[in-house]
Amino acid sequence: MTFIINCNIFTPPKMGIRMSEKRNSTGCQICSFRVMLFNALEEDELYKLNACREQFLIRRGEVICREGEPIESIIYVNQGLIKLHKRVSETRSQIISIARPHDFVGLLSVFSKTKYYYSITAIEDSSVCFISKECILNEIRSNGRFALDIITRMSRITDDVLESKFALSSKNLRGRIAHILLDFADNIYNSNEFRLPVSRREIAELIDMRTENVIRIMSEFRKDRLIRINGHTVEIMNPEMLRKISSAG
Amino acid sequence: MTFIINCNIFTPPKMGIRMSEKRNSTGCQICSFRVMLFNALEEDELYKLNACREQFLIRRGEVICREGEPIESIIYVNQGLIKLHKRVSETRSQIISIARPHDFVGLLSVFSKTKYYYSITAIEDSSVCFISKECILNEIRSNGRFALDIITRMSRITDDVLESKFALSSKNLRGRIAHILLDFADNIYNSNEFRLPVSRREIAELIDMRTENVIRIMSEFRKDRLIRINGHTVEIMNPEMLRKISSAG
DNA sequence: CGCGGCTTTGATGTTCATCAAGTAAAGTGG
DNA sequence: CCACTTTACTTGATGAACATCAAAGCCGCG
Repeated sequence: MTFIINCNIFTPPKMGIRMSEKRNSTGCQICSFRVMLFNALEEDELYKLNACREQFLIRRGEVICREGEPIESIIYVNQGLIKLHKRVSETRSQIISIARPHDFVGLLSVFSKTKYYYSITAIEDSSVCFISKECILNEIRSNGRFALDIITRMSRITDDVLESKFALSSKNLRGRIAHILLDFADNIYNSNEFRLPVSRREIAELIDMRTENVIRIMSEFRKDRLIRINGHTVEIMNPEMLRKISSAG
Repeated sequence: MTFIINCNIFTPPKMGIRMSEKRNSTGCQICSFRVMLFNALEEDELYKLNACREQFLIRRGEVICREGEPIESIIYVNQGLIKLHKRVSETRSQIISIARPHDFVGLLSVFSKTKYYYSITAIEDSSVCFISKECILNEIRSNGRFALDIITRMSRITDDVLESKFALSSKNLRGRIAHILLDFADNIYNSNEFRLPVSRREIAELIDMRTENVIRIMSEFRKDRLIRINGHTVEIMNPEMLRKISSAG
């Protein structure tokens, strides 16, 4: 394994530290994700890329960047989970999306914006690479295949985000909860039993409903024996039924 | 003027004709929009691009392509208005977005999808160019500046769509109507008086509400002397108040 | 221990979708 | 061109879905 972070090096979260630790992993050339990542790049180009990259460990709860700060890099998620969120009023936030390993954060904004319009926070201990904007721009200009890679990836991200938002907006509350639970199980944890990385309130912010209703409906699902809940641990007992509820929504 | 369609050549809409007329305008090299469009291309490259381009006139109501059809081109809107829409059930559709002059349609999907997941229909008499996918791909591969142009444009489109969807989803119905009216006035017609190019029902599909409520709220606005309505003609009388309602939403 | 944040449940109110029914406008066929 | 049909528009009444408010238990943390 090339990634140090795959070992159990995390210490318990400690607040107040803005950016946990800078790590030098062994580099992009032998990054285990390389095949999904920059396969258009030759050895020497990867070497260049590696030079404008910084890897960090971020602890759960730490803010990676804030709304309004300049975008200087794109962020590649190696490990963990990261939320993109935005204040919409004094008392309320919205979660725009949750990024997981292999995702780029900021890929959509970096070329058209100079400032983030969302904040970025780790919701699990995470490992990320910052890759400088300039570096990416240069590479796009000089390497057509790389450009096409980036474009394809942007395109997929957009489609995913839009489709999931459209799907959600047409569902009722029960459908949304069913959808999000299945999403965690199927796409993030690949298991019917997992620890919810987010609070009830954050779920509400993610799928546009109120905390109370998240709780209410999850309790309903528990009573109906569709799921088991123990604090933040969730086990999906009847995925078929949840799927029905989600698509009926 | 380089564009034939700027003259009044449109005949009244006639249903049943799938694709109105093919037109050879004078070409990309002297297209009046060139400056906004492909300014990364040299003369000879524009010449190539021009060769894989077809220009069409589309009449109001005509379907340009349907959900599920293969994506073979991107569509550039020269003139008119075009809606991207999707069936969500037997009886209901959603409008994903409305494209206007200078917009590319399909730019977001062409690189990650092989089929359209939406249909495209003209809501005003329009002039569009189809530019073949292969042509664009080749150009991206061989011209880094062009690639960057495309990327920047994709990025802007995405941001716009996402931001407007987010804005809408957090507004109440009055806020949404106010928002969409201002959008037409400010961003499409640049005038406080305009002819709504869409039916009440289409407005509903665009901002996710019911036809009856679109009507009800527009009538409210009329009674409150915020707008004047005469059929499809709308005049915004009190834009400041509408802006308040939109952002309060 | 006590404070603040997260969770939970119940009661209440608002917003909005749905249903129904009628009018106006626009397309269609004789 | 007129009668007919369909589609768009409009208003009111009703009910369901969901937000909001209130109150209390729980838990971690200083």
